[in-house]
Amino acid sequence: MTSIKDVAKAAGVSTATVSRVLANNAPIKAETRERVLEAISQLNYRPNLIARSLRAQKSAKIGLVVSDIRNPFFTAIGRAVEDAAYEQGYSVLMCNTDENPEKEELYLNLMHDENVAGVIFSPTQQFSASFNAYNAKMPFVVIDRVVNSKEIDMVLLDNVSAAYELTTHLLENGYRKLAGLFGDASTTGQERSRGFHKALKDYQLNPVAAHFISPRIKQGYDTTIALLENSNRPDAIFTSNSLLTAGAFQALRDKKISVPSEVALVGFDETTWGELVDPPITVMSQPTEEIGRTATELLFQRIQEPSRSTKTVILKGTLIVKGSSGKK
Amino acid sequence: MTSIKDVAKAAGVSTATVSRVLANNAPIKAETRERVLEAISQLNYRPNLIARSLRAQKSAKIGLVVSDIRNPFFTAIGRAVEDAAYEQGYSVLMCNTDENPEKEELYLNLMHDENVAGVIFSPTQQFSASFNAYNAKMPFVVIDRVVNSKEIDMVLLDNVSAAYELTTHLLENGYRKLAGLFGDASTTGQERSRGFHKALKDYQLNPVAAHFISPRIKQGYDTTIALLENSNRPDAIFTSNSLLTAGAFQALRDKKISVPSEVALVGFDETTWGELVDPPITVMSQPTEEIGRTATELLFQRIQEPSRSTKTVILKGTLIVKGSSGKK
DNA sequence: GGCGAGAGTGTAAACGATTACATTGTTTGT
DNA sequence: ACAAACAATGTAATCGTTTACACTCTCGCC
Repeated sequence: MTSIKDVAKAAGVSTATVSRVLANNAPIKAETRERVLEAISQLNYRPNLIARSLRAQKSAKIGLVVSDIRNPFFTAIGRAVEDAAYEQGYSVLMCNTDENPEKEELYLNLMHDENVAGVIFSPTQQFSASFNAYNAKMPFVVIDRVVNSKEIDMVLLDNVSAAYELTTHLLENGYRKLAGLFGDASTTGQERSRGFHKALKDYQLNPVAAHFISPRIKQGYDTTIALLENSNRPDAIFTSNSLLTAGAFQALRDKKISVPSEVALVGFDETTWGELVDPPITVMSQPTEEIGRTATELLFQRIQEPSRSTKTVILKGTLIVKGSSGKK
Repeated sequence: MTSIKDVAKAAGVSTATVSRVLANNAPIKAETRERVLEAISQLNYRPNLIARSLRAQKSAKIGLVVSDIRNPFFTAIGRAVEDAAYEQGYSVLMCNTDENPEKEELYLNLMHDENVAGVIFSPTQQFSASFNAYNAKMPFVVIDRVVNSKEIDMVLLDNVSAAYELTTHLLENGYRKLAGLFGDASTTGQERSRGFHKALKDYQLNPVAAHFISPRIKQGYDTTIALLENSNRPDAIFTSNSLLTAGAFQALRDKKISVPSEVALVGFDETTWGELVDPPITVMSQPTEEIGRTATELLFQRIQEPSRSTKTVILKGTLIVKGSSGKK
């Protein structure tokens, strides 16, 4: 492996000079710089990031710890974060916790050990407790989910309003017997349920049902089947994330329920499949690109100025109306 | 930051002893070990991985460089790799190249600079040329796509057979006017096209069409629209990856073509949406879990024994018959 | 002509671990 | 009883950088 010593020798200077040429942060005679750069390209030298990171006690990496890499929402976020980080010369380490607090702890420790400059993170609900310990160790930005602390930067969707708007859309289109399926793994589900109930109250209605369940296709399916077999069957189903939407849709199909004439269906997040099925699904779309980019920018701000006062950015979703919620 | 020195001081031993307790690779008096472990947990000490990596000239990280993190096939692979690596105490750095040779080079360099133990990698077609340079620098395992070299471990699908089987399925069900859409970004598309043509030849048929296009939904859509408007319209469409399948499906719907009675559709890879649409899509499913796991195992073998002769593992796909290819 | 400022460079000490080598006891075999 | 082997530990070099400090010139200025 060619090191800075080899370059120094080849250029006839000290390693300090080579380092200074690389960092470009000190006066160097033009001719010396030439020689060093020449040696560098001659030897095909690449600085060792490990050594640099050890010495500088920091690195140009940020961590992205999400709850499920297979969830399209998070891969979209990942892409946005990566692009934004890349522009600043940072690389991204991506990990997923699978909504598992143990893995969460493991990966946050790993991030710390890897000396990352900061972490973008979507915490499980259990996390709030152990949070402060980590927050002290490195810059953090939390996305998608609320952490019960004022001491932290967050990028969130205005979930209550988004759910309110989505629910109101159903009500305006004439649906009256609404059922809600909400994920129980995150704070997101709770907030969306609040918006759901608020909209119903404005219409002086009660929900037919509201269930907090594990955010998996299977749970969405099972719960929907039960709803449909119930004597008081809903005429519209509200789901708080795309996996539940998928499960509900599958159940409606298996039960041969016509959508939306018998039962309408709405959910969150744009997905590939949402507009391919029949009818396409009405969704509240989250601005994934903006969420990822904003989180990255906040993180960089905090890295540069650790004592800056914390900020919470709340973004709006966009209602995308399709066939699954057509006028009754 | 608490370092090994603090632990040594607290336990009244030298740093060497602490290190030996940690590595567990030398005889230590039980009582001393106790004291050291006590000090470690007292101080909440965690070894600095950066320093360890610098000294040892290696690390417990592997890189996973894929062409699109948003492609469900690759996220599934990612998950499998992560699980397998975790079992060995390794962590995974995931990056995506977006089929872009520049990004590919960037990330491979990054992996090298990060001192990863090895890389699992799905190369673009342009990559073969510059390949040997990288192969020399660190252990490699190539997945999904062929690299023109005997000097490398690979985990591949038996693409020709898989495509042959999928095509034969269409032919057995009575379809005769087949069109094929193949991705042009990887070797995979080419191999699948070979299987497609081979099956047709066995039936003494010619394809109605065979297009190599960019593996994006939009291209799949546009090309399918053109096929459907052509005077010699196919009665079945074969797609070589799930993005093209999605595009083709969308086109069939927009053109209000009944599937499969007017035109059948088959593709590769199981996806969430493939079984939610109407009709569900017949696919050749790839064993993603097995691909990821095998690649990881091969990588570890090579890390342990760099001079071992290279191996190519070829896995079989599974035909999953659904409604989109029903008997004519 | 002497002095301060700054340009330009080198020397060597970090960063936090691992490990070759040295050292000191304690067994063990003959 | 003595050499050899080994257990148990410490000392210090090392990995590849960055950077504080020191040094030497060369100016410009009084």
